[in-house]
Amino acid sequence: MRESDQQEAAPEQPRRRPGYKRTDEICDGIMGWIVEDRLKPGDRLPQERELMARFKASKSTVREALKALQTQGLIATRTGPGGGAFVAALDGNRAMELLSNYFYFRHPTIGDIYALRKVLEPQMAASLAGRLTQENFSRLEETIRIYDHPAANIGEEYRQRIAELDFHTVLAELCPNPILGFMCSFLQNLLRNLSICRRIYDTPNPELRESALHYQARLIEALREENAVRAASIMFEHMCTAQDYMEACEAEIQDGFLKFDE
Amino acid sequence: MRESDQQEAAPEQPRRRPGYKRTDEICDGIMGWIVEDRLKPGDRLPQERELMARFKASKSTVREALKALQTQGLIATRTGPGGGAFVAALDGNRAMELLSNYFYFRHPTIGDIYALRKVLEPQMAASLAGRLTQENFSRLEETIRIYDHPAANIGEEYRQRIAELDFHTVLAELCPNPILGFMCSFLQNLLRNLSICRRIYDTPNPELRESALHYQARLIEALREENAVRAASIMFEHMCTAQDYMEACEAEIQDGFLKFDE
DNA sequence: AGATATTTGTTCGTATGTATT
DNA sequence: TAATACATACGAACAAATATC
Repeated sequence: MRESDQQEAAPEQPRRRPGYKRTDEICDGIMGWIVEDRLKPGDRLPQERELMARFKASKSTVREALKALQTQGLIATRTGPGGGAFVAALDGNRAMELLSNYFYFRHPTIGDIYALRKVLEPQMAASLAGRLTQENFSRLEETIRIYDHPAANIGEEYRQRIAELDFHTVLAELCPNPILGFMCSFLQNLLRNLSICRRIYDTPNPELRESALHYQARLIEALREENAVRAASIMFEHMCTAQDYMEACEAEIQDGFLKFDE
Repeated sequence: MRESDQQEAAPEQPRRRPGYKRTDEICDGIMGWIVEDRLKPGDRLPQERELMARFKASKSTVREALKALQTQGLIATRTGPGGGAFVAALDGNRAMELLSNYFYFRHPTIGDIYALRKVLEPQMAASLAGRLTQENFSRLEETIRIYDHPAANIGEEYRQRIAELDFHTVLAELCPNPILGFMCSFLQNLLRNLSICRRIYDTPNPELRESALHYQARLIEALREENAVRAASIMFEHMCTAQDYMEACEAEIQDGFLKFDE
């Protein structure tokens, strides 16, 4: 009774394997359409009613499958007439959210992050030489202006640290190598969200700000000169000193915690 | 930050906004529990029945929310007595699948991939010096044995190319820096799955095999000597020559396609 | 080993919210 | 404004998986 009555004389039959998981079958089926038919973002997918018919599944099951695809950023849905499910391109921010979950239980250290930033950010900076428009430079300088002065309070202090990271994110978004750009942005995001980093950013650290400001101003200069080698070496130094500061703060904070730990 | 000021007082009032999106509310709620209560992999979550009651939502809605969390690898579910939803740790393979979607419409080139491999793989190799057990070495040599001889046919040819990548994946899994290990594995995965690469791997290329074999044997030697610097430099050379071969093949294949393109 | 209880997975029918025309 | 087409939400019942006795 496993291989039940699926001989409806219908042409296409998903075969209804006993180890069922209808939802996953529907997911795989729709993903198959996307790759085989070379569907592109914005292309329509069949509506729920038709999916129910094609997969011989109930509304709830079809909806669970669509929800899974939506969660992965592969489709987007709209209500109303002309609505339905459409192919979508997973955007960078969503991709980083999904990837962040992988590191949620793996606790990368500041050393882990900077080991990568030290090699990736210089290469990213170098790849930008000769590719920035006047508008891009304006945006960078606008970002720098947020932390070109000492912070008046802790709140501003924190916002300045985030803005320093934003500076790098602006660069990463302009990187012609999409993988390199993504990885740089992702590391920046880790720094923004890691709890140890948040604690560091919450404590005043005037040297960190001045150091960043100095390197980033020089970096803009090198990029204006379209000097890739110099941009890379400035960025490398910047990452090295930033790592030193961060790890010093980390040690200090963890020392403090030892006293209060039970 | 969500405004999830759930007044956990006596009257449970999820606020029930008319603008539906109940599913997302439930997702956010459960994710909130995971982070606020510091839940760890394996910890139980309430069962469907109780979730329905807590969120005052129907079974289908709760299930869609659970499906979304499951898709992200944050929970796993089991049927039967004692079953239910459990917190899970997103595993590496699933994380790579999710991230792959980001690059599905962004078409990284072989140059993009190797620009990163050239800096990441050497660092990864260096981090392994003095950390490998006899068992690890055995596994590496076992992998190499798959391609230590010329392939008899196209099928074996392809499997050899995949095994060459597997060699690097074995190393990446042992990398003490989880981010570095993940990124190396991910780049290897991209090479495995990119259609241009599959075409390259499907064509005979004896030089590529011999070159890889040579470098990897020397790499094992350096790792046995626990010589990090030498391991890194061998890996760097390996990546450079591999890139040259791959890009030469890429150009050849694309030349061939130009003739058949309309 | 087999029956049973428990829990997720699936189905169907219906009602409601939302955007287009 | 009303009609329409679509996703979203609800609830009861059924099917399948699995731990326990």
